[in-house]
Amino acid sequence: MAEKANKVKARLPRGLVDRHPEDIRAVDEMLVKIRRVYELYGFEPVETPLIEYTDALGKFLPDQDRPNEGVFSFQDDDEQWLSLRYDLTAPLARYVAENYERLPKPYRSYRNGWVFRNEKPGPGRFRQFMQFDADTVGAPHVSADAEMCMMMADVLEALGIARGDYVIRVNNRKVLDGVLEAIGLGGDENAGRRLTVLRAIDKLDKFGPEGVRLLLGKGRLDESGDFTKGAGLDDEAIAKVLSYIETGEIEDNEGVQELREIEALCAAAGYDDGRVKIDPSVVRGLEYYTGPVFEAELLAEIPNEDGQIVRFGSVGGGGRYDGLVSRFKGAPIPATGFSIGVSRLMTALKNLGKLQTVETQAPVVVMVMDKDIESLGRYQKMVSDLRQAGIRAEMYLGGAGMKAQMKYADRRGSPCVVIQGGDERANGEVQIKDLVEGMRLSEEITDNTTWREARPAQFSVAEGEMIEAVKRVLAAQAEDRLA
RNA sequence: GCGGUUGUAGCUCAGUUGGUUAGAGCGCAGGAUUGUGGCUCCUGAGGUCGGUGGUUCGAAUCCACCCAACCGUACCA
Repeated sequence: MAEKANKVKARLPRGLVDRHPEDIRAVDEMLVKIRRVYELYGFEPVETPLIEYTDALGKFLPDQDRPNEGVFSFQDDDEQWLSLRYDLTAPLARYVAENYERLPKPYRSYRNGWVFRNEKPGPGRFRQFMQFDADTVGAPHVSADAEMCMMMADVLEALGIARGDYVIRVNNRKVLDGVLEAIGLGGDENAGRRLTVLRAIDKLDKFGPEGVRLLLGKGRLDESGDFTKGAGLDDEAIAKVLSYIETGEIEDNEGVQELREIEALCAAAGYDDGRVKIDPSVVRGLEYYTGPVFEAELLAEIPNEDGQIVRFGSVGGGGRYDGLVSRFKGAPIPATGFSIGVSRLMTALKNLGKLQTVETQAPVVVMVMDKDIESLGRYQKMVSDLRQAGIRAEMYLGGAGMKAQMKYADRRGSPCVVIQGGDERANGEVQIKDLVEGMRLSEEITDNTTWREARPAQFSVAEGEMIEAVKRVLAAQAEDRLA
């Protein structure tokens, strides 16, 4: 035993969570459903490791040989920098580039896994979370992008989100670039201000048009008194940007043309019923997107843990990244894909009450009445027989007496327990106690002696009939649950 | 990163102008009941008062710094 003073404090690092049985089972169910949709669309699974060379992720600080903050990094024994992946797209680009000759083109793949971000955590934002991505590499035409949007809609519906409770919003970076050029922010020298403007546009659903106006101009003071510096545009430029994000109107260019094609393709497949919608305020990702970008947003009113209705926002998104694979290869390789935030989506489904909580039958507990090795062997045999019959079962493995064993079974949520002490053994019988029924009967009994002696919901069967008897109890309980 | 609020038992919280040994409810463990989960009663375990340093005869209480959580904001590949 550790001395009190030397005791190690048990603590979970911030921004990380332990996952409990219900969550694990629920997420597994979600993954199955998402996978089914991707498979249906013809995508193939692939898996890459959690660790990549930092330069493959493209995350070095400018003018430094140290990786960017925001990524968890460490040095190998040959001094090379390694990092935990922060998304699933950069590793895919590395994989495709490395195996380019072997893969069919276009290469269509999906994968899910943990990604890591070394940032300040917040509500619903963790330093480790799960994404589930699908990508098409080697498809230059927007039909690949349109397919992504439609597939994203199908995934949300497969997860039980009703049509109308979500929307896939689509925009095009080329359109935004056109707007920026129109207000004189073209060229490399304006890269910084372009970002500020894009960020401001991205805030439309959060702060509304007035908030965006402030951010495009001098800046905005938030509720805590903190000031956010704006883009410093003049009134004319601000008016142009606001007019664009409110009406979506802009002079024709390549981006507008592409959006029209996506719209037509989605309409042809019937997805123009509100599932997929063009939205000029979608910005998404600032670095590598080169064309269409899309975002899956939940529209349903979702209560949080405190019962307040909150705007949940984006649960997934993606877009075209024509430059990402090319980074590894000389030739340009067009690609598009999207990513679902599984952890976030699970929280939303949970709060919506739409999370399929898989009813897992708790194990039948075989009690240990006698602790000699021969008796233990008999209990072990009973457990084994139950398992052979496909019934979840376990022998009590703790050191406590019968009372505690009953409590244990109760707390586990066991449907019933199997009891065989000396008397039952002598008669070749076992006692089976239905814990659910017993609990119900207990409400009518206030006197403890009666409660103990009446042995409610408990019956005796011959050893050979144990399995059948347990099955009958389980069946009766299942029927009750449905009623 | 910036601004604000909050840190006392596993949980929810009391704790007097700074004053003996820091409390309650719930939960947990044991017993009443050597073989029966509930109810009731009894008993018990569990605390670096978020941390460190300072002021003081004396600090959970006052001061400084740090850490963490929450809210807003920034950033978010």
